[in-house]
Parts: sequence; C-alpha cells; structure tokens
Amino acid sequence: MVDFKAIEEKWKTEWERQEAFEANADPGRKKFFVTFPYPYMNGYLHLGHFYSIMRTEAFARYKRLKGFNVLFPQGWHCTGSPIESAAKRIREKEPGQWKTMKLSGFSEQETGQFGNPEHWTEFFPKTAKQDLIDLGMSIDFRRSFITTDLNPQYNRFIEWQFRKLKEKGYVVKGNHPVVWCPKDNTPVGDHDRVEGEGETPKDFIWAKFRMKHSDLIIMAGTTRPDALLGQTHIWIDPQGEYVVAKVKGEKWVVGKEAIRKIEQQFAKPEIIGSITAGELMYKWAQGPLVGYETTIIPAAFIDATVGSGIVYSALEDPVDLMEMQHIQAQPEIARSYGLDPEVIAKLKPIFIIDVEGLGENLGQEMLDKYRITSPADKKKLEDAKGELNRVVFRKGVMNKSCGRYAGMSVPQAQEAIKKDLIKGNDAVMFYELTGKAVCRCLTECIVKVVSDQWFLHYSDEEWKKVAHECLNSMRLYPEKSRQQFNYVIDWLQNWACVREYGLGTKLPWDRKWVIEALSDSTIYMAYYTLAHLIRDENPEDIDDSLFDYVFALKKDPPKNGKKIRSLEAMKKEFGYWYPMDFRNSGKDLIQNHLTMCIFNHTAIFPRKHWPQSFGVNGWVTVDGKKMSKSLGNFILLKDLVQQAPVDASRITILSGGEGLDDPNWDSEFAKACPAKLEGLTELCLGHHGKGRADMLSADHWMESTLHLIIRDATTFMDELMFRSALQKIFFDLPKAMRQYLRKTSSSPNRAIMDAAITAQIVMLSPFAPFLAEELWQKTGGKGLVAHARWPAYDEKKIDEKATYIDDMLSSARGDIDAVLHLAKISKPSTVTLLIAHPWTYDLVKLVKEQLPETRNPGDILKAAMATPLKQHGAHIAKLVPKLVNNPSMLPAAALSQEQEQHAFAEAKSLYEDELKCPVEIVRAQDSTHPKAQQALPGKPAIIVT
RNA sequence: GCGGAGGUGCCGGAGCGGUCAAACGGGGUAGGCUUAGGACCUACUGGCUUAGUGCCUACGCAGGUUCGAAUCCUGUCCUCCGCACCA
Repeated sequence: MVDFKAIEEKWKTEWERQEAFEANADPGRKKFFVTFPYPYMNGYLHLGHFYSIMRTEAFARYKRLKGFNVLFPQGWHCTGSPIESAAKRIREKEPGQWKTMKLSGFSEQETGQFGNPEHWTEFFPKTAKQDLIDLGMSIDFRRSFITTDLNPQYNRFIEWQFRKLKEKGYVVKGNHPVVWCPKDNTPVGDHDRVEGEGETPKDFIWAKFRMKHSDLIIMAGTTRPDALLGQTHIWIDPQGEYVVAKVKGEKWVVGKEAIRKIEQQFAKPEIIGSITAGELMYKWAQGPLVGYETTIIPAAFIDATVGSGIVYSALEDPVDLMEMQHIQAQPEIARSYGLDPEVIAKLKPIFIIDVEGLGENLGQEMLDKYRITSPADKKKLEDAKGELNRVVFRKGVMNKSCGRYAGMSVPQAQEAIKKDLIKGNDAVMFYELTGKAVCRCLTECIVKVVSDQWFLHYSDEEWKKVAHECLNSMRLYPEKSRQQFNYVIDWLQNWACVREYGLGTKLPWDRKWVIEALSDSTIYMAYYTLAHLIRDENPEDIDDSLFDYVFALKKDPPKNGKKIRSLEAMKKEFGYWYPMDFRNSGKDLIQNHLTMCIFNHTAIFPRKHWPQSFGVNGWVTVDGKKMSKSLGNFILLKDLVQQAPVDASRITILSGGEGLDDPNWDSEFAKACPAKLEGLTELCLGHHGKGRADMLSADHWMESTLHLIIRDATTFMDELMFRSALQKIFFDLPKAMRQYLRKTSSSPNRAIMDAAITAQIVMLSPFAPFLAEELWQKTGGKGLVAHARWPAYDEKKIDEKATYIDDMLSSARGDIDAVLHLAKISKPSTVTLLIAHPWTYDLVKLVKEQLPETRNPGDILKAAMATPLKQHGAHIAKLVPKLVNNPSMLPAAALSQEQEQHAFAEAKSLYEDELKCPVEIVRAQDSTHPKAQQALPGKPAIIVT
C-alpha cells in the first residue's frame, strides 16, 4: 500500500525547506514566467480554478524540467463590489447571504466577522494559499499579494499605471448608460439582480417635431430613425396624459411618465403645464430630415406611459399600416376626433427601403403574407412586425429617394441619421431597459446615464491597431482561439474603468471614483516581479518615478531612490522576468481580461515587454454536468484535498479535456486513479536496478518504444496538450514496460529498464509531483525530481522495424487463436507458420512505392509485370487489386524474408509456452502445403493440427 | 440577433481525403493470475459471416465534389461559450 497522504506531507515540507519554487533573477539562465489570473476572494477555490491553474502548473513544471528558471507567482484579487456588497448584506442580516455562509460551513459568529469587507481579504487568501500548497503547486508564494488600497504598495502601482495611461491619452471622460439601482445608488450587474438577467439599456432616439405656430416640440420616440425619411404622421394616445416641460430651454411635449426618465438621463425638467390629447390632435408639426409637415393622429395602440409617450409613423410597418387602414375605412372615427377625413385618406406609405425579394410596400407585403385583416390580430401583427424588422435590418438598403443616405444599409443609415440628428439638435438619445430588472435589494432598476464617467479609450483605432500587432506576435494555445481575440479587439468599446462603490484603488486625480476590478488587473503581472521586495519599502517613498525606473521606462533614478533599499534588485528582477511568457485562463476571459491585458501592455510597455503567449480553456463539468451549488456537485479544493490523493486529482482533472472544449471531471476515473498509481509504484520500484547486460531484440523494441513515447510526449507538452501527454506518459509507457517484462520473462536489460523507469518518473512529475518525488528518491535520483531533466529522445533510437516486428508477432499470435477457434481445436498438437515466398516481399515493396502515384490496380500490375516478378503473374494479378483496396495488408516496415523468419524464430519459444505445443517456422518455398501460397509478408500462413 | 467553438461507439474522446468498425481511457461481460485484491493479464463489447485476414450498416440531417469522405464543399437542425462596465 502506498500512503499517499504521508508522501504529500513529506514532500510539501521538503519543498518548503528547500525553497524549491522560489525563483530569482539569474541572468545566466534562461527564464520562463507563467501566470494564472488572480482569483476573486469572495469564496473558496473550486474545481474550475483547479483546471486552469493546473494547466499553468503543469506547464511550469515541464519548463523547469526543460532547464528553464521558472517563475510561477500567485496573487489574490479583492477589487470590486461583490465583497463589499456581501459584507453589507451580512451586516444588514440579509437571510439569503447568511444562509450562503452557513452552507459554506461558517458558524454564526464567523459569519458575523464577514460583515467587515477586510475580513474577506484576510480569510480567503489564506485558505486559497493553503489549498494551492496542498495541491502541490510549484508557486513562489513570496510574491503573493492582495489588491486594493489595503495593500499600499500595490495601490501606488495602480495609481502610477492610471496616471501613465491618462498622460498618454488613454483615459477619457464621458457619459454612459447603466442599469441602476436608485436605492443602492450603484450600477447593477447581471449577478446582482434577482430578476432580469441579461436586460440591458437599449438606445432610442427622441426626434423633435416642431409644432407649427408654436414653440412646442413634440418628442417622438423610435428605434428606427431611418423611418424618419418616410414619416407620414404622428401617433398619440387619445387617453394619454401629456405635459409640457421646459428642458434645457426648450418646451417639450411628452407623456407624463417620461418626466422621470428625462430627469435620470438628460437634464432636470421643469413642468410648465399639462396638455390633452385633444389639444394636440390634428395639429401640424415639422419633423427632421424632410421638407413637409405631418399631422397628429390618435391611435388606440399607443401608450402614453411608454417611451416619450408619442411616436411617429412611416406606415412602413404592418401594425401602423393596419391601424391606418382601419381609420381610413371609417371616416366617422376621424370626424368624431375633429379631423378632416380627406387628410386622413391621403396618408399612404412613402417607400424608402429596398429589400431584395420584397416589393416596395413592405408593410402591405407582411399583412398579405400573414393574412392580417384587422388591427385586432395582435399576435399575427407582432410576428409580422418582428419578421419585417429582422429582414429590413439584415437586407434593407436605403433607396434613391433618401438623399445622402441613399445606398446605405439600414443599420448604417440608422447610425448616420442618429449622429446627424443629435448633432443638429433634432433629436436626443434616450435609453430604455429591454425588460424588467430588479436589484438584489428588491428595488426595480432604472437606466441612468452616469456622467463624468472615466473610460479606458479602447475604441481608439490606433490603439486597436497596436493591440492587433501584439496579438499577431503572440502564441495562442489553442491557436483556434485567435479568431475570437481578433474579434474582441475590434469589438471592445470604451470601458468605464471607475465606479462609485466597492473595494479598490481610488482614482488618483478624482478621488470620488474607485478603479474598477478589470481595469486594475491588466498589467499587474509586472508587479509580481518585485512584489516580494517592494512589500518592505515605505509606501510614502514610492512614487511614479520609482515605477518608471524599475520598469525601465525612464533612466532617471527615482526621487526617493536613496531611501529604497531594494531599488536595483527590483529593476533587475523586472528586467530578467519580463515579458511574461505564458498566461492561462478560462475562455470566458478572452472578451475582457485577456484582451485588456494586451491593450494595456501595449499602452505602457515597449514591444519587448509585451505578453508572449496565452492559453485558454473551457469550463469544468462534473460527470458531464455543469458544476453548480444547487446540483450538489460543486467541488471545493479544500474538500478535494482531504478526500483523494492529490496526485490522482491532478491527473484526473488534466485528463478531463484539452483545447477549448469543456473539460470533464470524471468521478470514475478519479476513483480508479490511485490504484493505477500504486501499480505504477510497484512497477518502478520492483524493477529498478535489476536485469542483465546483453541486448536482445526485445530490448531494441523497448528502447525504440521508449524514445517514441518520449518524443510524442514532448511534442504534446510543448503544445499544452496535457491529456494527450498523459496518454503517452501515464498509460502507454507503463503498458510498454509491462509488455517488455513479459517478453523478457521479467529479465530486462538493466540499462534500458532503468532508463524507462527514470523517464517514467520524471515525465510523470508535472502531473503527480508527490509520488514522483518519492519514487525519484527511492530509485536513487539526485536532488528533487522537480529540478531534474526531462528525458531526451534520440531519433536514431526509434526503430520502425522493431515496432513493426512486435506488431507482426502479436498479430500472428492473434491469428493463430482465430484459426484454432474456427477449427474448433482447443489443444493443438502442432502449429506451423509458413513465411511468405521471397518474391512477395518484392511485390509488396513495389506496390508500396507505386501507391502514392496511382490507385489504379491496372497500372501497378503493369509496373510489376515489367520486373522479374512477371514469372508469378497469375498470383500477382490476383494480389495487386487486393493490396490496393486494402493497404492495411501492406507491412508498415520493409523486412526481408530472412529477417521475418529470424523474428519468428526468436518468438518461437514464447509461442510454444503459450500454446503448449511445438511451433514450426518454415519458409514457404520449403513447404508443399497449399496454404504456403497464401502467406504474405508480415502475415505468415498458419497450419494447425 | 451577432461573433466563436462543436455535433463520432454504452460514456469521455482521438482521427480531419485512402492503412477506419475507428487510437487511448472509462464502463460492461467472460476468463486468467493471485491468500485476497481497486493492481496486472487475455478475449469480447454495431450486424452477419468464415480453417483466417470477408461482407453490410455506421461518424447530427440532406445534398454535392472525388476512383475513394467521419475527413473537402453547400444547405439545414441542434448544443456550448461570449455579447461589457461585471468578477
């Protein structure tokens, strides 16, 4: 029995005692710097963290074995609102939060402590570190740190970074709409909502229709500014309550409900008075973009409480068109409102959009298609409107009547018109939520336009260009993810980088703002290089000039340079370790963190310090199901460490997947894994240092196989394909060693067996470091296996023939069994193997050579007939088509008859042992048996009696 | 809707024009080795056949290109990830 837990304790202690993973600048050695994004400290680490960090860890250990000086640091992220919100909910005794804490195993008293946000930043980093130590991560923990102003040195670093960005013009001021909780006075992200996940502010245009003979302006909302080009009239709600409000010096007519929105999103309005629908009806107004006036018409389907309470119509959509047709068919309705039916009768759609495959009257086409005859067909009307909007948006083109917008696609025209109207004071921008959203405090959210907001200027075209350059120079694992990165660089808009709420660093020039969590984590990898040194410096002495100096951006020594004891050491560390060589995370971080990391590196650092490579991976599932607390399959690392041997867990998680696919934690595999590790232990310890000195063909086979496995495993490790590497290392190699022992009756060549065992231990160490250390020590390895050398392979030692002979012998063995079975002979008295005629070897060689040229049996046959093989023409004519159709019959390596005979002769005694009867190896030309003709190279004919 | 990644056997997944009924692993069945085993070994795990290496049906669905397609092309359906101010 292997006592895994004892081994873990032993080596954890030993690694710490030897400071095995503390890496320092050493200019004489090549370096490799890997990172994993610091996890957010609002809870325990779980299986999801484990997978991404294991990819980093396995790569770090591999690079160490390849002779690199490897730095793998780890920090803890505390910036942002979740910790502060949760602490607040605890203080307010919010039952849901208390229950969550209880489920996480905290007592009431402990939970009370979490009412203080700082407690989170002390408690969870501690547990996270312990988890990672227990899991055998080869991390340099001297360099760990937490973020926010709770860490004054890091705080200085972030301040420096932001001043730097601002200097270079990458931080700009602007307005931005957010989903907002009026009670908490804070933006409400998806995860902070009890209802309305995914709802987002959608922009509307409120177009200004100036009333004739009046200074009133009708504000008509729309999502389709393009339709203004075909405006026909204005709709109002006959039952609606309207008001006149003074906004920025103008008198707006809007629905009463709209006042609140104006206040939240635009400017403080002053209500001058109310106005009824009746007073508005049949008045004329001048809308934007066109040279004619339109009139105001009531319609039952308009709701004064939605949007601005007023809309305009172009009769382009089926709902409007149906309503209008309804009104036109009943002139008495118009008359009852005091409208002139003749004016109404003249209203018809103005065509402005061409859609391929549709006529010009789009609304009518839809009405016909859906067979709608009445405004009461609400469901059908909605569907028809939906379909039309989609098709117009995708395929619509503004027609030649549209002036400067003619020829534009509909989305293009919408953007252009929006811009022009706002610029010309013909419209203002408003936002509506796409649906109801409710904050965790149970308050319904609104849209608020945050003004004076600071943004990182990711929309800057020049900046995007440089970001692309950086990406182009990077290695990505897997390469497939590049498309997504390219897309995100282009798609990223200005990023609101500060908030009014949460933990973090205060914006240095505007202290009411706190720098937001993604924005303070873009270039912090540079901080790792000096975290352990700067920690001991007085924050008072740390200023921008220090960072400029140690990051080699300016030559001038810092102002307080004399007071900074580790100044030169920091500069040296940064200069040695940067750039970062590899960073791995889940694929969800492509769209923000990783891309922002690229942007900000290019903004601050010179090209030589840009990131070198990123790895991205999928999301962990447990036995094929998404990991979630409600499903009860949420695995925390602190529990995992208790429950199973760590080495087994590490292997299980990495063999769960690779690439961008979601990796799966397979419980069955996890259960079976420790036993497999025990078997491997027996195999290594039981055969190390034993064996003979002479070389037999089985030894050549083992040597060849070993080098082949090392070669493949090395390729996979280089590509970060850990599952494939594990297949070679954890499955194929032990299997080969066992076969080897069997072939040699447990008397292997000592040097070869030892080489295999050593390779096994070293190659296993990135995955199962604890057991590997133990085996390394027990087999007499010097120092730690963590610092050993990855086995080299020798292409010359890879002998295709050796592998082929092995396959040939075992497939012949299988064929013997098949024949025995078919012949219903359980105890044969003799088995004879007839080795193929010498000329068949020539034929097979010829076919193999011809195959890449032609697949036509006739041509190959002709080629064969041109050689001395001609004398076997009859056989060849039959054989060639067979071989062409089934190339698997062709041997993988070319042997001569003598070599094949020799190989079988060597295996003879093994066969005899297994079959318990004499085995004869006979050349076909020495036999008169008719089956002798059937024999092919690698496929001897078999006769059993 | 937009962008990305995928759909292969009981399961996880290799394969990405011919050597594919499909690597490797898991699970299952039968047997072996063992005091015992969760180690290790052997066979079977789409169907049918046979003193042997053969045939048929299969790689989401429907077409196409090719002497030949799981692999290339077109269409279609389905699944997953992201779409922001949030870690």
